[in-house]
Amino acid sequence: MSTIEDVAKLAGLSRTTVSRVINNHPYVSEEKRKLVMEAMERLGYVPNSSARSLRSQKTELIALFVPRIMNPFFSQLVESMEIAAAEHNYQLIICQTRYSSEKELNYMNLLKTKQVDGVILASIQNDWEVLEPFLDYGPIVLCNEFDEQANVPSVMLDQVHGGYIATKHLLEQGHRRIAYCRGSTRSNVANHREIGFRKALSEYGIVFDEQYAFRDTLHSEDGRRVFHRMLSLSEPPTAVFTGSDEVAAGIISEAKKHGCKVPDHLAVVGFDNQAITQLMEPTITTVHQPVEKMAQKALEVMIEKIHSRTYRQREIYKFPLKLIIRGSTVTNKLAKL
Amino acid sequence: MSTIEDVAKLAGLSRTTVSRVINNHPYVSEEKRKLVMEAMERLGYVPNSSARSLRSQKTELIALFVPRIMNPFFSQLVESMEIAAAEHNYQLIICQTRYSSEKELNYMNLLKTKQVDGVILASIQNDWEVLEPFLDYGPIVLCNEFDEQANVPSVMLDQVHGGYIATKHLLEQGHRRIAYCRGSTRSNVANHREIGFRKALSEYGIVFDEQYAFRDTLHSEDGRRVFHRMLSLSEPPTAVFTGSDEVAAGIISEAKKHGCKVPDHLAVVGFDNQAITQLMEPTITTVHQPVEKMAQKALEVMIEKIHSRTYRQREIYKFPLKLIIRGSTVTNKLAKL
DNA sequence: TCCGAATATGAAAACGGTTTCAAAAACCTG
DNA sequence: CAGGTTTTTGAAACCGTTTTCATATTCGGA
Repeated sequence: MSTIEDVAKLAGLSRTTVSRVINNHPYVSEEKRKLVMEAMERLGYVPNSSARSLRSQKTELIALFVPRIMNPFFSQLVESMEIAAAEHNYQLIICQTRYSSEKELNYMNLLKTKQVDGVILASIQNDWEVLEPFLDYGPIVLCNEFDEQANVPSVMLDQVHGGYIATKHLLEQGHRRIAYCRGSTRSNVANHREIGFRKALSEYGIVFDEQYAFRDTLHSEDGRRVFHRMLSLSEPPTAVFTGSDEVAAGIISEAKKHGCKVPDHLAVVGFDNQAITQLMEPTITTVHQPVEKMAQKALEVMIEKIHSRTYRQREIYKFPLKLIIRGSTVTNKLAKL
Repeated sequence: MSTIEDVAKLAGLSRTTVSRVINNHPYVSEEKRKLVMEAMERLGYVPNSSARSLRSQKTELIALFVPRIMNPFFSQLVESMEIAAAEHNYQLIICQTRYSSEKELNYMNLLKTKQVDGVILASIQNDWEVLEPFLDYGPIVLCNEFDEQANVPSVMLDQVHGGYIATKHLLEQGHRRIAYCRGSTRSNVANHREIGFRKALSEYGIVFDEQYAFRDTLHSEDGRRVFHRMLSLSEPPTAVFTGSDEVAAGIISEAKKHGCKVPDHLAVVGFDNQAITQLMEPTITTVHQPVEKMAQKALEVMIEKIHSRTYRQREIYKFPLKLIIRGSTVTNKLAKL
């Protein structure tokens, strides 16, 4: 394992000059540059990144916090973020909080120990006042998830609008008893969708009915459970808005199993526009989220913060959501394609 | 940002003693240990990990190579691996090769630059002779994917058996014209499954028919395409074995759309036992892979290699696969549950 | 009581780079 | 050609730990 010293010796130059060549600094004569390049080549030299990080105080590593990767929405986010990071010569460290505030807090130490240059939170499990002090050690950027108190950049989607257009679509189809499945209780994303949901209802003069609200629905199994609980109501809903395509798929699957026709007996709207929406029969009406754009933006903002070294600044970058109408809400054959 | 020096000064001791306390070394009196702990507490001291890595020559980071995260099989692998890593106080760096040999080679430099302690390959895009030289810089462990030439530990699944039991099941259901969809052309996992597929066929005296073979099928869209190509054959197959549940789902979705009944007109076997197998109608017969166990084992082996510092040793750890029979191959109502 | 072993502590070297600072050489400009 | 600027180079400091080595103290057994 050769060091910069070995290269310097072989080239008959100083460490400094070798370092200059490595880092493309100006003021190195073409002649010496060549000597250095040759020596590096001959020795198969590669700079040690720990040594680099120690001196230059940067690791080129960014930590990405997600609740769990298996959730297709977060898979997509991680995938997009990794690609964006690679393009900027950063590596991504994955941190699964598994919805646990302790795990999140524990991973936060990556920032304290300077193991990463910054943290991107796509999920928040602690109150902001708990997270805020970590800003002493490096930048935090929120991506998708957000917090009203947070004095940091947030790259997010217009979830209020998302909840609104999905619900309005159901209302326009004539539905009046609409159930609502939301995700994690403490998620602000889910909160905003609920605001949009309520807004649409109120425009139609409908009051939010608590018996139609289901919380902490995350997987297809939750969807199946919700279907049965809906069925057991004295006045079952004729439509349901869900916080994820998986939950929607679970509901549809269970509905079909019990002879309940979708969308005729029960219309279903998903969220995320995952692959499954095109595979289910009927295909699932859903809300498309520009995950890739959001990930790219979050990464850009993060890099900017790393360089500018100003971490405590609230900034909002918001992207729009789009309703995609498919078979689970309309019988129109054309829409099914 | 306080350093170990600050702690030492505040405690009235040397850096050495503080370091001993941090690393739980013996030969520190209880009295001094307390002094150090107090000083660390007071200053909110956390050791700098770059400095640590530089001196101790270990980063506690492991790179995991996958083609892409969105593929549910790899999502699951990453998720399990991250959990296993966290339990051993390691962090995971995600590297998506996107089926590109250059990207893979590029990421391999993480080992050279000592940015990671080891590399786990769940996907291989280069010939082994290209990868082998990197063993000079650290351990490589193969996980799921493998290479006949590789002189390193491989944690894998019995893919030959997987292909065999899935195909045998179709044969037992009376099918004789069985199509075969495999994944990436250069994948040995796919190769082994094909061996198992052929073995089952030959036991029934059937010769492998190239017109029934479809290569590089990865997504549900590929499945849809395959369905149409199968349909256009003079003697369409009555069953199809696929290398992934997504492809199976794509075939089933397209079949249903065109009035082709599954399993009556076409039986379909998937692979991976992903969530979608329970959501499709019919549910999908598939092969369950013990991904979590495999990930845990791979990580354990990796850590063992990091410590033992012997990297060039071929070792095979093989886990069994299990066929799960569902509605896409049998009409029996019971099996559908 | 004496001596070797175990315990306890610190000074200094080492890890492998980058950055600062100083100085030498080359280049202008009037 | 004097004097200033730009280009080129290297010595040494520095980043913040861990490790090595030396030394001092305490302990246990003969």
